[in-house]
Order: sequence, then C-alpha cells, then structure tokens
Amino acid sequence: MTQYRSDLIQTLTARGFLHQCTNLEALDAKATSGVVTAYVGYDATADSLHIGNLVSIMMLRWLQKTGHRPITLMGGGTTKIGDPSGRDETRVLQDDATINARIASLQTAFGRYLAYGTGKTDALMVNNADWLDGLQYIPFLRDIGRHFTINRMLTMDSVKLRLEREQPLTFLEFNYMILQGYDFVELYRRFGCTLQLGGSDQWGNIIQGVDLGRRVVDAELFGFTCPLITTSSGAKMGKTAAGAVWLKAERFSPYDYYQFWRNTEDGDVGRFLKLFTDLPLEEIARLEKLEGAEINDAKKVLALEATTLLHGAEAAKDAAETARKTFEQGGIGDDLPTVEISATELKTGIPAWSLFQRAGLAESNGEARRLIRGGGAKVNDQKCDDENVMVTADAVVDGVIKLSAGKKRHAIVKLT
RNA sequence: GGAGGGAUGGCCGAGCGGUCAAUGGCAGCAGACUGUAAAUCUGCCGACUUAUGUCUACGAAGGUUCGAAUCCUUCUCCCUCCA
Repeated sequence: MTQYRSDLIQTLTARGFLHQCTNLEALDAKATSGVVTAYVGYDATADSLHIGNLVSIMMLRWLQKTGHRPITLMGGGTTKIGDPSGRDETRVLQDDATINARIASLQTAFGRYLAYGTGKTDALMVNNADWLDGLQYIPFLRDIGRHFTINRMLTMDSVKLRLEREQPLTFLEFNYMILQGYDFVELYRRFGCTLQLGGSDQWGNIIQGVDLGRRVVDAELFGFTCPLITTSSGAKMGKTAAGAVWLKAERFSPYDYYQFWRNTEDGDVGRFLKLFTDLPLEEIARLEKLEGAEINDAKKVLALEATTLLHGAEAAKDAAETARKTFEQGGIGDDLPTVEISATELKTGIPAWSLFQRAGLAESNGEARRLIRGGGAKVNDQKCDDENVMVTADAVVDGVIKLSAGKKRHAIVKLT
C-alpha cells in the first residue's frame, strides 16, 4: 500500500474510506502542511439521519481527529431543489417550515460525532439557504451559469440515467448540480473550505464544484468520495425489518441500533469496524482473525463501539446487557420494547393475537394471527400455537409477560 | 397542435367481462439448519376477534352489465412518433 505523509489521508485510506479522489497526492501534501477545511452536504430529506449518512460523518470525524476542520452543510436551500442523483423520480417538494424543522432535528446527531465550536479545528454548522435563497437569477446565470455547459451536464450520471430510462427530469432538478457546485465555491470564499467529501454517488456533483472553483476563484479544490457501503451479500445497507436504520433514538432505539450492528454478516465485520468505530487498526486486525462462532465476539465489539458513538457509553452498555440477557440467558432485558396493559384488562384476559399486535410485534391483528399460526410466537418462551388463547394474569412472571416473535424480536408487557 | 401507447399490491410485472384480494419475481416475516451470520429448503405475505363472511383496493370521476382491474365516457399524469 502506498504510504501517505498526512495523518488524514493515511487514516482515511487505511480504514477503507477512499473510493475516488480528484488529486490525492496534492491533497496529501496540503494536509501535511496545514489545517484543511472540508465539508459534507446533507439535505433535509427526513427528520433524522440514517445509517447511509454515517460513513460521511465518520470521515468528518477522522478529519477532525487528524487536526482539520469539518463543516456540516445543511441543505436548507438545495433541499428545495431535490437531488436527482440515484433517483428515478422527482423528489416531493417540501415547504420551508418542514425543511427548517428537519434541519433543526438533524443537528443533534452531528454533535455526537463532531466537536463544534469556534476554535481552529472546531466543526462548523452552515446552512446553504443563507446564500442560495437570496440569489438573483440573472446575475447568477451570468456569473456561475456560464461556466457550466449543457454538454457536460448531460453526461452526468444523475442526468443520463434519468434520460436513458425515459423518466422525466425537471429543469428544477437539473439545476441541483450547479447549486451544489456553487456551494463549494461559496464555502471556499467564506471559510477557505477546499475539500468536499461525500458518497460515491456524489462524485459528479462534487466534480462540478471543483471545476467551478478553478474557474471562478482560481483555487484548487479537492473532492474525495467513499464507497457506497453495501453488505457482502450485496444488499444496500441500512434496511431492516423496521425500515431504515435511523440515527435518532426516537425513531430507532439504542437497543435496536445495537442489534443492527450485532447482526452484521461475518464478511462485513472487519470492514465495518474500520469504518464505523474508532478502534485502532491493530485491534481490528486481531478481531478480524476470529473465525466461526468466535466472530460473534467481534460483532459484539462492533455493536458496542458503534452504539457508544451515537448514543453514549451508558445507553450502549444497557443495550448490550439487554441483548446478553435476552439471547444468552433467555431472560428479559430492560431495554426491550415495552407495552403497558392495565391489570384490570388482563384480569378478563386478552387474546394472544391482540397482545402481539399491541406489543408492536405485528403490524396488524391479521399479521399477529399469521405469526402465531406459523409457529413463530412465544409467550414467556413457551410456544404459543393457538391464536385465540386468552392471556390472563396467570401469565405474569415477576410483574411482566415476555413476548417473542421469532428468535430475535422480543417485547415485554408491563402491568399498570 | 395531430396520431398512437400506458398508469395494477413496498418495488418490478402478468391479467384484458365472471372461477381476481389479482400469476410470477424481488423485498419482508416466520419455521428448519446454525453462531442472534451467510447460503439453502419450507410456510406466510390488504384490513377486519378468522368468517365457504364483510370491507377496502388495479390513476380519478361517472356509465354499461346480473357481474368490471378487464367494456364505454370524461378528467389527470406519463411515454413514443409527427408538426
């Protein structure tokens, strides 16, 4: 492997973050000689970040750890346009209020990974609505628009794919890459930002910014992308039973988050440890050597470390403990999802199917019935094969009833 | 502006008057095997206290018919060709 001089590039490459870079040698040299300011843009497409955003956040984290300054750019302006990259359809347009509420909600997650402040390497939070909202059409076209050729834009993947698939691409969306390019230049002007990080799908957009920088401000800007993270079986990461893996605790509990990492496929453990934890590479190398059932230990480390980063040591430990109790001892952990049922209601008895639905283990009563018929349901670890059986106060053990759907999904019913 | 074609369940995609809650594939859930892994095999996969029952659903609204995802009319959106 090539040796790089800067801690930054050394770390990013060794940990598997590098996919493409516009000029790696020059960036390496620059990172050796001083503080590099770099940014990643996040559009407010939801009120929480998800696992797909995590790789880029980890890149910013390493950037800061190796003595540079990260900027998290909130797409208050660009969200109003909608990035066509990787999409067959136009995104639904959101109004200002929604976008601003989402941005506010996103910001908390970043604080877990980056240290914000006013110091030399403290992270900055910036919103591109600050400069995009006030743009004037004609001056913008003349100053910035003239540097973009349609010829070039048509060759961009995001555009090309849409056209090839005969899906409509609106003029609004067509402008997205211009605005993202302009963001880069604006961040250079305001903060001396010379590097944009992002996922490999952002390469085209990033390149536009780099080109624009050379033309408009005569500066060499750098682009650096990380690979799109998929599991070794090729599935896109971040999809689970419950949908996307969100970073917000209200949408995806620390326990679920822990379990998500705990269930990593064997072949991904080493790669994920490098990308999603702070563990030193020597330690990871040791864990990677584990084979067979022992690799579960590596998965536990991965789960604990990743959860600690996002939700804190306390919550991570609780999640790990709950998982240990639930899976290794067949007991009940405190972090399991809980439903409260009144004691009087239980006295008369509740049908099993209804209980599973209310505990969130099935989305509808019908699904709960199917679960029970299929033999996947357990009450207090006893197989429940009659959907109509009444669960009464007799089932209460130590004040709770434990429900299981399959081997991995559990919930507890508490009396009130 | 003119002429054609299309819109089906989370996605892809059959069906073209009854037997259609709608073939198939993907995704998902459960079971078996395991290591809370992968692969494989099996079952399930609109809702309703489950019922040879009811309701909702094949872009939207009307209509024809004993009966419509399927036929007709209007509307909306998309695609292709011509101008």
